Amino acid sequence: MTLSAEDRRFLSDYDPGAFERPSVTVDVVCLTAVEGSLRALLVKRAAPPHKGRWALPGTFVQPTEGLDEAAARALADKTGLSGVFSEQLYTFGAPGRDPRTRVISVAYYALVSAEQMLAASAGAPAGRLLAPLEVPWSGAAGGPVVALGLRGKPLNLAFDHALILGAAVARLRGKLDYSPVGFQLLPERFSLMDLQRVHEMILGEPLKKGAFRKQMLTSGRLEDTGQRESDASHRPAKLFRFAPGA
Amino acid sequence: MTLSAEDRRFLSDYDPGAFERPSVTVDVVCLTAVEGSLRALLVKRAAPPHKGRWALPGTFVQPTEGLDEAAARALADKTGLSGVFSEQLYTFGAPGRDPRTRVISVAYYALVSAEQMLAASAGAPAGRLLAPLEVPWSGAAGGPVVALGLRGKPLNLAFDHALILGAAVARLRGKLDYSPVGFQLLPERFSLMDLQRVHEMILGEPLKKGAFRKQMLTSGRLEDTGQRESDASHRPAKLFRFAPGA
DNA sequence: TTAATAGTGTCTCTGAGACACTATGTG
DNA sequence: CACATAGTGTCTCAGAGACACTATTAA
Repeated sequence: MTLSAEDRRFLSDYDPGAFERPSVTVDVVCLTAVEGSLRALLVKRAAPPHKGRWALPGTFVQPTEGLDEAAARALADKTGLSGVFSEQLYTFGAPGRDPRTRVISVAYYALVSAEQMLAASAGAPAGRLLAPLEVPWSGAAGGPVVALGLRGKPLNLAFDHALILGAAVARLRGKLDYSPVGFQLLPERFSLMDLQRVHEMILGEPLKKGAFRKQMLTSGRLEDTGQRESDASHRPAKLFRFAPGA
Repeated sequence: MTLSAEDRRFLSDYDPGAFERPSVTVDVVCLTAVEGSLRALLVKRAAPPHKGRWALPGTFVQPTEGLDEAAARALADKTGLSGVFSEQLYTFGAPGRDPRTRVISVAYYALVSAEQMLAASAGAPAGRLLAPLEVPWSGAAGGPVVALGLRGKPLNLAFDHALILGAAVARLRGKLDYSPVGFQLLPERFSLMDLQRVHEMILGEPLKKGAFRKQMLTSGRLEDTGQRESDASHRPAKLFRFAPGA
């Protein structure tokens, strides 16, 4: 972007502190599919406000980094994971959503396979939780989502984070059938049943086997690896791979 | 959201100026459909940076207002319009997108009928333009969009605003067939041909009449008003209304 | 009558869904 | 063999699309 001589003169006098400015954070909804349920990574707040409550991992945006970059950093700080699928979700900026001061949060969501997630949690310090989600609405209606604690008890999340979780689930449901988001929650090789279970977790409803297989196989997004399951006590399933060409 | 005693103690000592904070603006893509083309409202920048260039109407977010509210205010300031359909689009925050300082912009798009737009432009001061858009990609691929000036010359927009326009067009195309966005660009009563022309402008490609009519009439989103066109030199078309029930 | 656009009817073809069937591994 | 899950074949039905036809106004 070229600047005029006038622009340069103006900039040399510009005082960025002249207007009151909000704080800007990114918050990341890191989703994974484990043990039959869709789960989100939460961290226990170690400092006020809402100290001790569960919240989405997040961070303040640094002056020299982009938003995507800040989201990746927030995720890496909590999990060590990088190169993960991640996308901007929505920006939450209601005055009063943070009791400290005006905080505008650019929310992201990230999709991680169970393997990656478990590896990252290996020597996990306390204060992190993979909370199963309970979605009290169907379709892409939207609204807050309930995260469950260790004994299945609903958690009272910090800030408006239940709403951000809801936006992530709604987005995921919306993108499921025209975009390859489902594969992001699976390891490189997977069976069609694995894929179906992931879709069912996301949508929160059972799907018909025949129809699902036909859809997936004709979508052109699957590539047969030639391999099969090895540890089954029944007919082993073919293993597929996501075909990036489509 | 309840606060603990510890939170209250913490907040009384909190210094919001301790971290460097970006500026936050909203920019609004105000779209309308006039004379066969999809157009966006642009304003001529009266001050540096990029003084004299065309840009999207925008404003800094005030400490006490929500983001939606700020977007509505930015639009009202430039057009006098209120109560217009408007939705958050995407947040643009690349460092360096504004030469002044770090500026994060929450982009919105708004849809306005030609009538509303022309009424608002009635005693329009100079420095505003309804620029036709030229979309150099098909489908929802995305990328920058070219806005055309008075003699059809491509404009060199300020900041990353060509990219924001592109995001708005991509979103609109994506939502067109599962959401009532098309109606927002039309007056209260309209013919099916009017609606088809709007869809064609948005998609940038011609549609088949038969299929389009069937789709719309079976969608349940149209209500027959019982009225017909009055000023046509041929068979007058039925006038429909958007049925909010669906 | 013609011109011009509104609006309809019909045909075909594809794709979704239901559902029952066959295949192939383990114990 | 039984059992469990993988994977296929077939039928029906609804909807998309192509396209030609009829309808209704003004001039």
